[in-house]
Amino acid sequence: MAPKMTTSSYAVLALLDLKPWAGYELTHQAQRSLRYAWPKSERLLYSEPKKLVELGFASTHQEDLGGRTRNIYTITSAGREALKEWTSTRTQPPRIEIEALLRLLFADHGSREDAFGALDDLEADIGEHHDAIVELMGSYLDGGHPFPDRTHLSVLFATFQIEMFKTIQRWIEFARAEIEEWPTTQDLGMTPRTETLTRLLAQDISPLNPWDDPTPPDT
Amino acid sequence: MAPKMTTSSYAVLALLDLKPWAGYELTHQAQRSLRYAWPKSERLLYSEPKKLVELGFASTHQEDLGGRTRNIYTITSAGREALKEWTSTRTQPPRIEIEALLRLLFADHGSREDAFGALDDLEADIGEHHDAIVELMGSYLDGGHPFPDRTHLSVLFATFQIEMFKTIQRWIEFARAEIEEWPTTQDLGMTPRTETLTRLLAQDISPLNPWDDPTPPDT
DNA sequence: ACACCCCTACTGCAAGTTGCAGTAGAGGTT
DNA sequence: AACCTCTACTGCAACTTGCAGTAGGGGTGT
Repeated sequence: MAPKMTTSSYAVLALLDLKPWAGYELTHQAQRSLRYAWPKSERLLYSEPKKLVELGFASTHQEDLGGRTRNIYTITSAGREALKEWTSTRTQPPRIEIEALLRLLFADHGSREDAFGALDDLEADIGEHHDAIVELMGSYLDGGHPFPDRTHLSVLFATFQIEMFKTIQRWIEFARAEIEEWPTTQDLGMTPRTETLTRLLAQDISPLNPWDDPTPPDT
Repeated sequence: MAPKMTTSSYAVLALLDLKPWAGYELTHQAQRSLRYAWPKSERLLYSEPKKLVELGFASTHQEDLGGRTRNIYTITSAGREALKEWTSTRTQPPRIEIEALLRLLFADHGSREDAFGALDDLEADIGEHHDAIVELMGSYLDGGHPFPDRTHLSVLFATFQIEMFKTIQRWIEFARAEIEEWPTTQDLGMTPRTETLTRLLAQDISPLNPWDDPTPPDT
């Protein structure tokens, strides 16, 4: 049976529309550029272009590169057609996996140190990405964008990343301060402080920025 | 061979530590409570408790419930032991999949309408979750928490969700305003506006809240 | 009384995805 | 010539998902 186009297939196809790529470069470029929106394994990314060839959305030809024969993948007009159709379909809902939050939700099974540990892990992971994006923006200013015409898109995307990372970082500090006040992780329940927070959240007010306008209720 | 404990297995084990559950209730409670930190399919969640039994981390017994014989799963002391060990291990890095962002990154393959469509999709998906959390907090105030002793944890977790949703919502509005100014989606490159944004991001300053302190550089 | 339908509570299976081990050539080192 | 490391992949088992299918309980219609 003919293989199925997944979102990952379209992501690879979109990269192929920028220029022809060799398998290795395509795979690694995909990991670098899509990591924060569509993280996929090296293994999968290697097999996507083959599927595209099978479907007639890409063609392949041999070329000598780095002293070795490599397959170069090029998008076909059918591929460009398929891409165009894809852009107007409904997107899948976002999917966010954060194990550190899972740990926190079950922090009463462990010590306060375990809870702080989960926050530290999250901070380290986010921090790495945060630094990488800031550095990347520095390189764009020095003319380092691999596809200069697409800088406006990369930068809009990077804005999202930075906002997210800053929000998570602020929340980590907030969470640390909250846990600091807990005598233990267990059986605290609805303390006065928790009630205050719950009341704010129920009114859609950020406990971190209570002066912010809530999203306006329908008046 | 003995099955392997995954993060999902521990998540289910942690739920079993709260009380014994029937398969159906366990599965659906897991989907409800973990959706935003560790989203897993119903199918997987159904098979996890069986694995736990096989590993000796849970026991099962028949009981009559709802006019039908159901398996009730209970955590064992070995299960509690395993949970305790899990809490002190390193968490996996976060993984964030947002197809709408992928579309935006390749918005030059489609029209401005397609780009706005992706933003609308994201707004709708996020909005649903946002409203659900706000409503949930309202129910907590009315004493509606299924495990009242754990309210402090749920509320800390909900704070994270609300912060994230508000940040994403703010960014969506920002992105809409930016794209509004684009004559087309393609080949804009490093416009003066994009350069301004890049410069802010390279200094780790939020373009949405430029008056915010950046994370302090090491002085 | 019996058929029919919907809801609850699952199970089986094919297909998508990941991690990891393994392979194989190019180039440098001892 | 042997050895090692780096690049550039491939094969495979195990994990995960979506979807179709099954099966019992309860209510409604005739």
